[in-house]
Amino acid sequence: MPLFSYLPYHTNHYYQLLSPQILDLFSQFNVSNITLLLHNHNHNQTRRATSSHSFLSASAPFPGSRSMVSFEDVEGGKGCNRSFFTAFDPDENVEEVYFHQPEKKRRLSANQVQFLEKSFDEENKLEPERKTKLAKDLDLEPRQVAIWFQNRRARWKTKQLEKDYESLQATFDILKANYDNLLKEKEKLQSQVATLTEKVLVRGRQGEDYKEGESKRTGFEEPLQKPLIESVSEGEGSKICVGVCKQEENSSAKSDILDSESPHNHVNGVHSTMLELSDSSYVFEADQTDLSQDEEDNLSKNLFPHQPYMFLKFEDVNYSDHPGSSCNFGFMEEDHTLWSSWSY
DNA sequence: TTGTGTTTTATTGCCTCC
DNA sequence: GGAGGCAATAAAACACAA
Repeated sequence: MPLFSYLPYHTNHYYQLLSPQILDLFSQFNVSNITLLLHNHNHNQTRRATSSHSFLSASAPFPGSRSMVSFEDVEGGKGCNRSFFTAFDPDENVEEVYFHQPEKKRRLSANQVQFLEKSFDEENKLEPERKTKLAKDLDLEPRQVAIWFQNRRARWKTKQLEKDYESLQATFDILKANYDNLLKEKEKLQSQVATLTEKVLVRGRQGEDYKEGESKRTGFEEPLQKPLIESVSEGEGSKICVGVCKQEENSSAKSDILDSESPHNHVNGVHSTMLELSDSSYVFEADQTDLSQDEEDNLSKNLFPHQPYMFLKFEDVNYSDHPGSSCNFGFMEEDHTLWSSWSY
């Protein structure tokens, strides 16, 4: 009954084996009852042998039934730190002491690595036939080739994960920048809305005073003829869009203003065409093809102050990407109430 | 030379497939 | 149950600064 039927090929176990405690343990037994079986070869069966001893007779590195450890230095290294252990030859019933040197882990040569890399590039999985051939060509154990491919796949996976992470990070950065820009734009527009609202209220109050004064003076009530909004302060480098909209009599501004999906917008009863002022600005020009002569006359007469038109300026509103699409000039849906407040 | 961090080679345990 | 893959890990080999 073997005390140790298997000790794995692992340097750490060599150290354990050679420790004084282990040797003491040996001395406590009749050495002839100990069969020490170690198998030092880079072979897959080594680890499988943990539960199977069949490999011992079949693939022992030395002839005969003697079980022993080969601590051959693959580098042909000089002897140092020599260590020993005992083994039992069941045939000769002789205990022997072997002096050996732990095998050093050797690195593959540059040529071997280059060859393996090339093979890995072709196919990162290793079929048995290819493994055998590579091992033969490179003078390696098939197990070593398999391990090299396994470790190489692990490295490749790590690199791939890093690449994926960098790619996702770049995408995130772009999206974040876009989001921040939109946020700033929104704040700017909100500020403009506030300014416009304030001006509307002021003009509304002035209009009331004006109407009161006129009715006192003439005895008639006339509609307010001054432009409701003439200008809005322009920031540096801002892009300006001027809208000229005819105020149709008895019409009230609706929230569907400028809602047409065509560049030809029907603005308060007047068909308008968007003229590109710059790459990002448009002006509404009356599309007179749909107008009667009277309407054209009215339009030409009533373009400027004291006529029922509104001049609107919008800053930093870039619709160049969607020139023909529905456009509310920066006002959110809920802001359409503002338009209603401009009718008079 | 030595300490320390990184890379490479190899082991181990677990899992899946046939 | 054997073969092979993978993740985690150990340990040797290597690189490099102090």
